[in-house]
Amino acid sequence: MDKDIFLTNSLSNKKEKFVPINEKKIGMYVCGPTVYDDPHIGNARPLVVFDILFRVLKCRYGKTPVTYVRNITDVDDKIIKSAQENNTFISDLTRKIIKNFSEDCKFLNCETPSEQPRATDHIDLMIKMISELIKKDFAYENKNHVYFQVNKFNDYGKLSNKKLEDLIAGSRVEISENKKSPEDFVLWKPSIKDEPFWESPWGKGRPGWHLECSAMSKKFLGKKFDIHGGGIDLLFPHHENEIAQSRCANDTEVFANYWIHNAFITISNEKMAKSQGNILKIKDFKDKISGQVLRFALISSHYKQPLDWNDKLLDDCKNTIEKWYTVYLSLKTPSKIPDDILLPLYDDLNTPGYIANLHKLFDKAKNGNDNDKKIFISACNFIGILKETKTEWLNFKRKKSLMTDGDIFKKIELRNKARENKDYKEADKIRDELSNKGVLIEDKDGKTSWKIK
RNA sequence: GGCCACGUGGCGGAAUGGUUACGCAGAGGAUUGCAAAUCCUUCCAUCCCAGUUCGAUUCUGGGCGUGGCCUCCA
Repeated sequence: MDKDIFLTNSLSNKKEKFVPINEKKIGMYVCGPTVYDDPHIGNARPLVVFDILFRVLKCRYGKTPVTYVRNITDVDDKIIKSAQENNTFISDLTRKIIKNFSEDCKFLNCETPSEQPRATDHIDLMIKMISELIKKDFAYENKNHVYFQVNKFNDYGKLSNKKLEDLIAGSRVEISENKKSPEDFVLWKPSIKDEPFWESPWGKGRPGWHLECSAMSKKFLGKKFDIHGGGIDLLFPHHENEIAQSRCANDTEVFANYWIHNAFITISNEKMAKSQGNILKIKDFKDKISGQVLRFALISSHYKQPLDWNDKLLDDCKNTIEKWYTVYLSLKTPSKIPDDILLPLYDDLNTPGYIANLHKLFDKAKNGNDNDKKIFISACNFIGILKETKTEWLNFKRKKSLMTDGDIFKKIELRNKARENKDYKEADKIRDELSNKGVLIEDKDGKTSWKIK
């Protein structure tokens, strides 16, 4: 569909029409994981949200022009700390978490980004960028540290709508004797003891947190690109600092044109945080629930709204998908999704609006012909739902059952004999028994069928 | 303290200057030995106050409330 796409841009805090720099070369950079711990459902939200934006962009501009870069930050204080706590080598930790991360992405039906660069593969580019910043007098060295001097960059605070005075007045910024000013942030710092290090003009050390995104976005997307995304918490200071570094190093007026931020997930209305002890990891769901249910739950509210995670949400999502599978048929080629159905996604990724349209398509498919069904399935597939076959879906549920098919069959036979003898008490007893084991009985048109709850 | 977002029926959740989606739950009915499933029908909402307007839930201002960011965080 070639209608306009609209996105809420954090730079203006308004919904804007998306106008790419070059329609034939669209660039999107999304902040990926810092690999110090297994991904949780909070991490899953941007994964799914930007996966859908990736699909929408490809739908509008074609597959080849869209480049989606999602970095992996594999050098960071949190990683060092986590490795120490777990008594493991940093490389073993990051390797393991990266593997888990990529499995979780698959579980959530996310498409693979065009590029997934790692910070540790790009230290040379970061060093180059720091040198550039020092040369241009935006950064200074002091005692093997290099800092970005924030007050040299006039547009600092524009993205997060913060005034420099307020930041300093709040004085919650890290004070350090090495800094000229408390709001300055570190570009390079020395490594002590057995911390990982790289050789640099400022001694053995490692890069500051924000630098990898500046260096790697430049490598893969250029000095200027279209979309930069991530969780709302990254707005400040991470993205603000990225803008400062990149624009000063690259002599540009623009870093990314559109900044997209997704809101947080809460657990039963409480913030999900380690201190609350309510972190839900993605892998904890794997045995219980299909990835597409998780995915569906994650897009059940608009990405700018906080999303509350609870059992009812998952139940509702599971039941909806269960219902939708009743009209499932496998597709050789996807059908064209009608423009008016697709429209909500073009309007700032309105996934709940799109889901409402799916319900309407379902109603049509239910009473309609194969073509209606194909359109419905295609529309589901577009957002990564109903990708697994009906058999796969049923098998997943089957695995959770405590009974074998033979056992169930025998019980049903017994029950039907009891029903023939009008011994309904016995029949109902057997039905309850099965129900307690997760097997649901349905008598329809004189036949008895069963399914896993 | 500074900045920002949000407040829609029992719940979740869109949209909109005039008739307020969609899902779940509820009610009634069909069906059933009873259920389940399915189908049909149906009830229920825009935080408060003022302003603009022929008309506001939607725009503006004020109030109240909730949440977020300002420090690691998706």
